Amino acid sequence: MNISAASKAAGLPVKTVRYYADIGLVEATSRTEAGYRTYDEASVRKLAFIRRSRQFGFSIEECRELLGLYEDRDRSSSEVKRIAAKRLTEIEAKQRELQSLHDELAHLVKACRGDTRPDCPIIDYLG
Amino acid sequence: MNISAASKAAGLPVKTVRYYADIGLVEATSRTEAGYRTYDEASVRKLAFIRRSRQFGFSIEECRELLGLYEDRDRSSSEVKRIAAKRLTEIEAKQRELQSLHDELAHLVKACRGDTRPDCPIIDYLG
DNA sequence: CCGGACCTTCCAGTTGCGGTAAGGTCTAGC
DNA sequence: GCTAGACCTTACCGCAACTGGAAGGTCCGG
Repeated sequence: MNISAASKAAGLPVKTVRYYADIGLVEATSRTEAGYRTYDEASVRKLAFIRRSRQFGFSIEECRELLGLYEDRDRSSSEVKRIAAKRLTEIEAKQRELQSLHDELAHLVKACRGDTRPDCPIIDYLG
Repeated sequence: MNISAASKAAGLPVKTVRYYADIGLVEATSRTEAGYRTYDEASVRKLAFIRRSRQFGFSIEECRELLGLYEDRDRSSSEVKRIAAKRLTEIEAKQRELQSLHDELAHLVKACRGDTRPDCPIIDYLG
């Protein structure tokens, strides 16, 4: 499979697949004589694994760890759970942050008349 | 006021104050003969305005617009409201995204025993 | 007059790619 | 056999919004 076939199969842009190879996350299975990257099914599975991990917001380095665990038949699920739980607390922290931003901003937007006059509670709050 | 006094008064790192000057967001009020930036109260107020705007997640370019409106005695509050409402919908979109990520990930983390065995619903889901 | 705490500019690095250029390769059709 | 165009390669720039660090100038207390 050349890189464009692999990228389609994994659901990632070609550029991203090449980038992942460059940083040693998922290397090409081999190269043709002309230097073209080739990918097999196993590599495509790894790429798709990374894609799904990234959708959860795991960083590239976390994806690297997760991929290592994915490939490790002797893994402890506690390792996986630790990484996922960490991400979960990050998400929850972000949710709390967004919630308070949302409440404040929604309040201000609601209080602003939004007409041609300059009076504005949003500006008042920021200034 | 030199830059460190201004940065303390505005609640921003010196580096950031310098950066804002570089990009023409809030320039120093003047320079000493030696080339040191000096800030007056009005500039510090602008810096603090930017700091609070940034806390709401407004981009630098949005902050530039908001600062322009802050400074404009003839502004229409509708302009301010438009920018804030846009940010609000972004926040809401992000909240929905995080909510679904949270629900999925929380479910998986809960289902993972987190012991020394390799069986793991999180890995199963990603793989 | 000296040490240290300021200040200056400029350059590099961060994250995770996307865009684009310059050039090699492969393949279908004539 | 040749050519057009669709691939592929590496390499470098750019993004957002800074942060850190190097090299060098300035200012102030003792």
